[in-house]
Amino acid sequence: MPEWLPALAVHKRNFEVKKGEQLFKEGEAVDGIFFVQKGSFKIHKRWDKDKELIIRFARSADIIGHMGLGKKLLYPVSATALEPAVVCYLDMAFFEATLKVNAELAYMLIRFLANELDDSHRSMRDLAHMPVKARIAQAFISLHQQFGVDEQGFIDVEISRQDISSYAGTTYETLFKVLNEFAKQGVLTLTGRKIFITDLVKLQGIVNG
Amino acid sequence: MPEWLPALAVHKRNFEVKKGEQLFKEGEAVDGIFFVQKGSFKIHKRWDKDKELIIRFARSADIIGHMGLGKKLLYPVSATALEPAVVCYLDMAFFEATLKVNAELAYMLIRFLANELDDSHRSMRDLAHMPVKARIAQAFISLHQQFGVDEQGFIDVEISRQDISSYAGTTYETLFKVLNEFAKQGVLTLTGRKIFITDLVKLQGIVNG
DNA sequence: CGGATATTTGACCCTGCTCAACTGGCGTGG
DNA sequence: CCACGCCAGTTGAGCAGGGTCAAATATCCG
Repeated sequence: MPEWLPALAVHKRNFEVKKGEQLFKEGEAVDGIFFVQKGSFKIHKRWDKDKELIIRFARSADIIGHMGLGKKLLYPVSATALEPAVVCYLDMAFFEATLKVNAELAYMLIRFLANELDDSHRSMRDLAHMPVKARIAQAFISLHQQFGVDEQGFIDVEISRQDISSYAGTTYETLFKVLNEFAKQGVLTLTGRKIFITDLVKLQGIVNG
Repeated sequence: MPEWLPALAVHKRNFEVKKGEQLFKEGEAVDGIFFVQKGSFKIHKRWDKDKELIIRFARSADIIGHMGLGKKLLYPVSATALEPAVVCYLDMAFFEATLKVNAELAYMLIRFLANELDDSHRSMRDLAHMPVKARIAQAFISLHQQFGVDEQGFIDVEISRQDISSYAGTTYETLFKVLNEFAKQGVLTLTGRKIFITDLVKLQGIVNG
């Protein structure tokens, strides 16, 4: 939401976040809201010791920490940098005060939240009804849409297999087996942390069963 | 959100909805937003011919159709009355215009949407990681919280088993088997369309594994 | 009363998770 | 320089949760 920034420019405070660093952790007290200027984050929710679900990703111009606007005084999710990032921080009290006064800003936030909710509902349905292979295919399509590709055609994000599996709602091992299958079918290849989609149409076909 | 109504009272238009009737269907053009005055609804998303996921329920004072505020011009979900209901309808254009002007109203909607999003994220995680038995237990706890109980201690809603299973993200048949188990353990009984929770603590225990 | 539609149960089996073994670097120290 | 251990990545075997299908039973209605 880059268009929001001008209205808030006076009060913004930028700072850097190192790769792997957490902007905030699930369960921490809410104290502010963030806008990504540079880099990317995963927004995730813990299940047990070594299991989580990645809810979404955030990149330049995206907002992070809006969940702090709800009833809860604690963040219900964590935000972790996937790569070195720069964010702009706003004190929550100030942001809320601004919202109450600036209806145009509030209206933009409403549209943003409605879209987030829509995505979230779709994910719920997919987690309930889609087989794993289709969910994994969908995860790659989603990454492709969100991050686009670089000059060489790789999806423009570096992401671990662990994270991909958490995003698709499955295990590391299952991701592997499906990944080999995809490679063999000439649909996509994952070398290191770089994803190359060979056949987007076929990938889409896998999603649709 | 009953406190919203005064501000909008001039333009509201009430009407009745019969049991089983759909306020709107997934894929239909968005034309307005609704506030439940009486009765209850399920908000659901279709998967295939005979499979859906119930996203949430709505009852007195709840808002329905806010998803129409997003990018999309079509409702991404359906809303179906579980019992005879009365809703208040607002033309979407008017509602949006009001939002842009009335920051206090907009702020309340933001808080509402943030809470919805939080619930939705929690559901995503649960669908991904919870075993079915725990999800079903959670579904009953959730119904209990939302609808409360009547004088006789039954959860104050009439709901089909089909709908319960769609809410828990499982099948009709699996719901049955788990239900028998619950009854045998003296946790809850489901007679007809009436749910009676015998042991809420034990039910909570099942959720936590 | 008969057919249709909803419940209930049982048998089966497949997806995908768990666990553990195997591989291949890579750093460390002998 | 090689041997050893260690960790991440990779693969396979085994198994069980839970979905599918169909049969058996009950309920509803014309």
